Amino acid sequence: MQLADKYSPEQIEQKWYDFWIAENLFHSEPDAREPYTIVIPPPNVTGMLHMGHMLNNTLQDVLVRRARMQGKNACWVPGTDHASIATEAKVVKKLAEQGIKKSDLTREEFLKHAWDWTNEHGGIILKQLRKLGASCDWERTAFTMDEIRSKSVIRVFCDLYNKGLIYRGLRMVNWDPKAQTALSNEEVIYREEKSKLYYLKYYVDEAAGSTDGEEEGAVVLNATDAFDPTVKHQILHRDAEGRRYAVVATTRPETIMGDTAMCINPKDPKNTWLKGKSVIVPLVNRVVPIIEDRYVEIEFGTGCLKVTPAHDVNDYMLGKTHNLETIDIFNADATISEAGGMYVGMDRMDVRKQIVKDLAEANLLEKVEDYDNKVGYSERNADTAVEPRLCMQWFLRMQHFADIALPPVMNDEIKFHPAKYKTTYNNWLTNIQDWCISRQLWWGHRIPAYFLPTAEGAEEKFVVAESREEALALAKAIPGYEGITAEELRHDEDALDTWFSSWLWPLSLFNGILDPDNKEINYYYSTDDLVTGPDIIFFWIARMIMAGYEWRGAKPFKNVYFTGIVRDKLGRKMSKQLGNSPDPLDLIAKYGADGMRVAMLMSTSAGNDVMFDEALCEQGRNFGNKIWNAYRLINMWEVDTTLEQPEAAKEAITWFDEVMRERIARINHDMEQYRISEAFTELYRLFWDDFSGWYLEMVKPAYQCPADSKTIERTKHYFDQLLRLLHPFMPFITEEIWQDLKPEEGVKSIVVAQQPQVDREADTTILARFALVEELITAIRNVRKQKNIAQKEALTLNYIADENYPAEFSAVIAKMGNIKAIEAVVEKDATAAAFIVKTTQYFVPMEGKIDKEAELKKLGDDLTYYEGFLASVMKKLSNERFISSAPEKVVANERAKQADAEAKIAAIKAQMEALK
RNA sequence: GGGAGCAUAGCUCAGCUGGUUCAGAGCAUCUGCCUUACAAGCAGAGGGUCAGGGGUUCGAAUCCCUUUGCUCCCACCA
Repeated sequence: MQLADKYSPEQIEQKWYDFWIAENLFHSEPDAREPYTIVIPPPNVTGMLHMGHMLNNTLQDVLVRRARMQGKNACWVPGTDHASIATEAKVVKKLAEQGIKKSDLTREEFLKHAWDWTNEHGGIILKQLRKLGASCDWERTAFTMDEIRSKSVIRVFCDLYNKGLIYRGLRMVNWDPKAQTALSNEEVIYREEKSKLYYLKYYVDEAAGSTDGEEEGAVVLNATDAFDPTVKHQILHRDAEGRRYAVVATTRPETIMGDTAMCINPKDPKNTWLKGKSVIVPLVNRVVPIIEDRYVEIEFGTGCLKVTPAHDVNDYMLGKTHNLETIDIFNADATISEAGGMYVGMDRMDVRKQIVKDLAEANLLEKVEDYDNKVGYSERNADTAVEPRLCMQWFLRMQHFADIALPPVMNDEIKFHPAKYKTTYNNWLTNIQDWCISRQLWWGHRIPAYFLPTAEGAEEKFVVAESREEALALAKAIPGYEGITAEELRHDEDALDTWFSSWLWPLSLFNGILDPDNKEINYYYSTDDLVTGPDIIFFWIARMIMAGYEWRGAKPFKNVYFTGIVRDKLGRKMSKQLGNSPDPLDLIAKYGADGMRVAMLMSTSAGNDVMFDEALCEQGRNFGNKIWNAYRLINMWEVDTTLEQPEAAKEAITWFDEVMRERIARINHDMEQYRISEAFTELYRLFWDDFSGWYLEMVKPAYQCPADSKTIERTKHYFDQLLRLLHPFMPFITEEIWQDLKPEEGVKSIVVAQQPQVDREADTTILARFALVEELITAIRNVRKQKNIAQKEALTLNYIADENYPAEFSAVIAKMGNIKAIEAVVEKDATAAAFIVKTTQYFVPMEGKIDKEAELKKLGDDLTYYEGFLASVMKKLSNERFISSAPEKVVANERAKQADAEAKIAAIKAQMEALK
């Protein structure tokens, strides 16, 4: 075949991907082989491929392809996630653009829109993955909201409810007033913000001018006095009429309608006079008690805290401890509710502005300070501040799950790569909180709870069942509800948290929830490797481990490989706003999928971020080109079967056999340790430097000369092996060449070819001897360069024989150095360019081209270095404690270094002698 | 506030159980080559006080302490 001199990925990638699909090479069915399974971290169904996906899926594909080539039954299951909040937000936004409000639609109408959207945009991301070469078993493509996965979720919910692990409770949740949904703590992003701290006056509920509770020496501040919060004695305030008041600092004056107490620290000397009293909430005029709790920071503000149990998480805890009333003053959209009594219907932010004015007017505002505050925002609606809100929610008790999920990670039954994330995992699981699993969304799995009609104000009654029919049966069994009809059951409106389906992924993909003893789950589960980011350890990884043990009694995966975040070369996170995120498909078009994959592989080690630079793609493309051209070279060799195998080729093969043994072992070792980047780098250098740079040059026949069949055969064998090693990393180019090389009858694709095996350990003596050859060749090249001698001008090489002269490679030395004669000599040649490799002295006759002074200087420098080196070795060896405590091997090694250095020094001195 | 991690060449990073000439690789830079596989290439070269300080050890980039700088996670002082 005639090959172009540049490799063009675009022409071949689609062809081979289509071929792999047509030949069904990625499809897996249970059989007698050992399974190797990966489940994909499901991308959002309507998402687009970004650089993070490239990294993550490149790594998974490397693992899967390699396993497949190791004779395992490899199965990589793809799928997508319904991503309830993100997808619903997108649909709401799209509808809004068409002038449709979600609140105007019925649930069914909205879901129709959502499904239309999903069907239209869904799965694009999976198609994009094919461009990368991902060898997923597409026949198994799943969706978290398809039938099996949906039923699994509902079944699991009912199971947990029946086990008593699910409960319903009023909880302070992070409320997104725009999406009108509860968010988990993990979905709230805190941002530093410039805001104000408002100091409000809370008058004491008593007769004017009272001194009740004041100590001797109390500092009385008037409204105009400066206030120092660090004062260690009592402080109280009086207005012009002599009425006493306390000052409360707050960032949220609009919540005072919900105040049901004021709290002080019992140890706060400033505020002891307030103990046991009541105060009047400004403007609202409600009398609330002063409670004492050590939660209050004495140093903050005035040491007085207003307590609003309905609208602050900490206040809620205080309210529970001190049995306070809870007044919820907000509607779901964060406007003031009837219960607020004032500003009803106004938005919280508008109320803040207004109430500050009103407070000032009523002379109830002491002062306003600038304040740096952290405000929680919704991960999905970046401009929407989260409102703490009390809601009836569904919760999953987590202690049980923490107990079953912690040990297997800590004792390495499930291995984390890198292991440092075990600590993170441990921290979370040992301080676990119950999981709020309900979301006020429509797009998702609807909670299978059905409420029974109850009298106004009575406690709610509900049943949990997989279907309305079953729910009805359960309801009828409740005394007083015998005659209930299906229509009277009110299905819970809320959907489940997306992660409540994701945590089942390794189980539900093989239908292990609905049909726990089926052939597939029994075969593929536990899966082998999970590749994902450390940011979802809690959301996903921990919970999959919990689910795996809960429903199957076995780990969901054996290894977790953590990827880092893909950043730009300046170290910034890639984001749409910054516009620093290249489109991966553009990069693939420009550099080829293999080039793209190499870029990802070159720059990542487990758990570390990737500083992405387009130059890496270029490097990847260049490597593809290098492979291509190496193949072009051997492809154009003519065979002459009558030809004897040249000596140089024999020697090269002797050496390269050992190189392959050593490198393959190293690559295998790296891969076993999940050092994927290192394994690839190893391979890169093996191909580029050792194979192309040295081996091919050593066996290459002269221009337009034929080659002998033994050498060609062996070279093609190496090439085949290298392609197999490279295939998991660079699937397309390796297939293209492999198909042309056709090294193995009956194997239709390199995809299913076997990885090379190592028959024995490499002979390190041969490798060490050849290292001397490389050094010698380099030295000869340096002589040429220094003396300006062209490569094609043949030279003579003389040497003084000793045990470090690699005589067994003399043909290679002659060929690589373009040496016409190699001769052992006894006399030094003062007119020759001289150098030393290890201890062997070499001379290249130069006939007067020698600069004696320069040579002497160079030798002198070398002498100084080696004498210093010898001195440091001798220092060690003369240290008795070193001799007695260091292992024998190390001491022996120092002795060897001593001998080498002495020989080297002798050689240098001899050469200097010869020059003079 | 709690926890974890990082700091090695201009850049991105290896350096695994402390010990081989251990101070490395790739990229970038510089020099010389358009040598018939490859200029997307070849042959060479320069470049680091292993963040600072202290300790343990016969021996430290590696282990311990400490200072400095950076990153991430968790918590969320109104």
